[in-house]
Amino acid sequence: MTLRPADMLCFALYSAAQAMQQAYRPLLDALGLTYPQYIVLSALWAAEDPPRVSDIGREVGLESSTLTPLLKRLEAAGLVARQRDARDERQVRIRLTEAGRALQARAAHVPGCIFEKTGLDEAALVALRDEVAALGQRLRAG
Amino acid sequence: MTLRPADMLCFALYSAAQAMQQAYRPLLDALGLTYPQYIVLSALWAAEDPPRVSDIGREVGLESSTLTPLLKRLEAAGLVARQRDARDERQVRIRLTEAGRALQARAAHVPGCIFEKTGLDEAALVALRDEVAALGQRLRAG
DNA sequence: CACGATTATATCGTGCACGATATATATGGC
DNA sequence: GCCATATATATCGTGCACGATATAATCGTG
Repeated sequence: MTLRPADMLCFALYSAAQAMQQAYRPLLDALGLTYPQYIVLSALWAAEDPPRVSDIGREVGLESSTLTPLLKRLEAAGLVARQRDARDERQVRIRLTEAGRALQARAAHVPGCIFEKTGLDEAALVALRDEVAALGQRLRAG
Repeated sequence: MTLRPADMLCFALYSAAQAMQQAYRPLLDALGLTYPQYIVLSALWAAEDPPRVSDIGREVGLESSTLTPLLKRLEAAGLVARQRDARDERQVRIRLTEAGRALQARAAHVPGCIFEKTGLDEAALVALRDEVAALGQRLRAG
């Protein structure tokens, strides 16, 4: 069996995920962020204590080989500080700097702007989000 | 407003799209293909006449700056031939080679394997695909 | 307490993906 | 026919994203 891209669920996801990143681009450009950087910062803004690289990786589904360079760029931008845990020198704790915290306020309008662009109402968005997330779970499990 | 990644529709899409590529990986590794290469080949397998780079780009949503190197890799693998259109030397026609056509048969089991991994029945898959595709359309439009 | 196994992060190589730009060809108005 | 403009593809630089591997620290078992 052979399908056209437009008939495939995988392609719908792939294409919609790219379109979503394009929708974010003008908003994030203004903040000097890429989309993956914004996702990592969102995890940090919500975190209680400074998480380890692996904690962030688990939450956002990225490997250290992706996260380490990304976090170094956030550090170079002055948004986070990376420091080895004194108790276990293998681990690196990621802390927001003042500038990193301040950026949360400057990004506060972003979710609303994106919500608008989806053209969905809140119930439909939540339903779709949960269906898509459940699919992701099943794919990662199986 | 600030949300955790897990609460965001965008993150569900981003994460599910990555999970989908991971689900494809073992199947495509056996064929020596990446996921974007598989999508481009799927478009070529279904095409009537040799499409131009821009035709493929429109169908799969990629720029020439992404497609040109990808097509060169497919050419290096012996799966496609790239040749300038005699009528308009600006355009490049992409034709499947024998090996490229033969690969279609060797990839015929892939959609079924992926369908299994989704854990969805066909009606649910089609419904989700169409919802996600419609969202992608709205995001690209607005 | 010594040493092999495990864990955490980092590095490397390949391949997307895009925006900006370059190059080459074609088109249209004069 | 000539030149400005438009179009098609290609190139370049940056930043993901992963698998494989390296490095360094800790743990467990004897």
